[in-house]
Amino acid sequence: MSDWVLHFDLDQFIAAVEVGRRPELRGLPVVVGGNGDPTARAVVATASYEARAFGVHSGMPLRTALKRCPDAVFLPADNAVYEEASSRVMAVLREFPVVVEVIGWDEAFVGAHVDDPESLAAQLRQAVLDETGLDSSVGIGDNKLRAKLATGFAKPAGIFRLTIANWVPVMATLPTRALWGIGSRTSAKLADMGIATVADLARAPEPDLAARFGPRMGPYFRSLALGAGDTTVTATPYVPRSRSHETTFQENLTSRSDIDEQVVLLARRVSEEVLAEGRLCARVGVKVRFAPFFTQTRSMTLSEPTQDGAVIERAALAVVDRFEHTRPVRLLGVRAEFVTDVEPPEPSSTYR
DNA sequence: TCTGGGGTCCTAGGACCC
DNA sequence: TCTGGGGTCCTAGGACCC
Repeated sequence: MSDWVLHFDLDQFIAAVEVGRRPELRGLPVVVGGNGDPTARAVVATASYEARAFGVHSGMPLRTALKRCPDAVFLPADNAVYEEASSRVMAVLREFPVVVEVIGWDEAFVGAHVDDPESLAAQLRQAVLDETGLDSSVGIGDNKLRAKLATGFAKPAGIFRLTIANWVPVMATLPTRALWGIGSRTSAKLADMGIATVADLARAPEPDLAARFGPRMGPYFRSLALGAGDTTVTATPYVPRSRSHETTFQENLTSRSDIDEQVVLLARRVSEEVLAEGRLCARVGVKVRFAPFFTQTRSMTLSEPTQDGAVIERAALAVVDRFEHTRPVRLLGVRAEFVTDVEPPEPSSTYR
């Protein structure tokens, strides 16, 4: 028996949940996002495979999706329902003798010590399908990076194994963008350096990469091209570093009083969660997206960490005051950053 | 095309201190 | 006089992911 990392990923998760509760939608192009109004300022959360055939994909403005697929069924996002479905899926995975590390609503790493990872993958897929009606794909790897990338080759509704044994034949000729952690910006910068493929990046001199991308990111990008990755799968619950809320307004805000009012509402939502989670807020940040689409952030370290909503609210208002308000505002956000390191123990007495 | 919301981590410059 | 080096904290922005 050996150690394997599996990456379990639900297929078109949000659209599949919606079709699950409205069977009459099966086989139709379904687009979920915003409040369901395809003319609103919002983007696609998930499109069903039928809608994807029209060129609709996640992150696309709903108005664009409407143009590409006028006959699609547009549905509002219903996060509570997706969270519930996600919990059911993760519970099914945990019934197996494996370690489950949840990394999103619709995906998890599964650590397992088995002889036949394909057999385990098939059992996971079948169990989730039987108990939730949701289809999925599973990537099998010798680390998290390879398992995650393997899932891309497994979809839809399949299983694929990517390890050191087939890394080069599978990955070498693909663009660097195919790697998990290299997006469009980095791949463009790499292309400027004459690095187009995964193989190019694997043999790029590390000093050149470090000079261009920094002492950590440079070597990290090269390690991705070699297929190196973390092998630890942990069930330890994740401790959030921050909590935030933001809103894009359907009509831009122009008056300062409207802006302050909305900042207060966002700060209160954030404060309630800080309190509910029993965390201490050390820093408050505000994000402003000015028209047409220009984003700035400002933030402030508090004089001392707090759970006091009034303090967080006042800080957010003080921070929003530091922007140059010369343009209409299309988005506002408020973020609370938590105290990160472990609190030192309280001294039993104080000496001076 | 006219661009959500919720997160994480890294980088770089300046302040400040010794 | 016009010049050091290291360390840490704060802040803003960039990039990425789901």
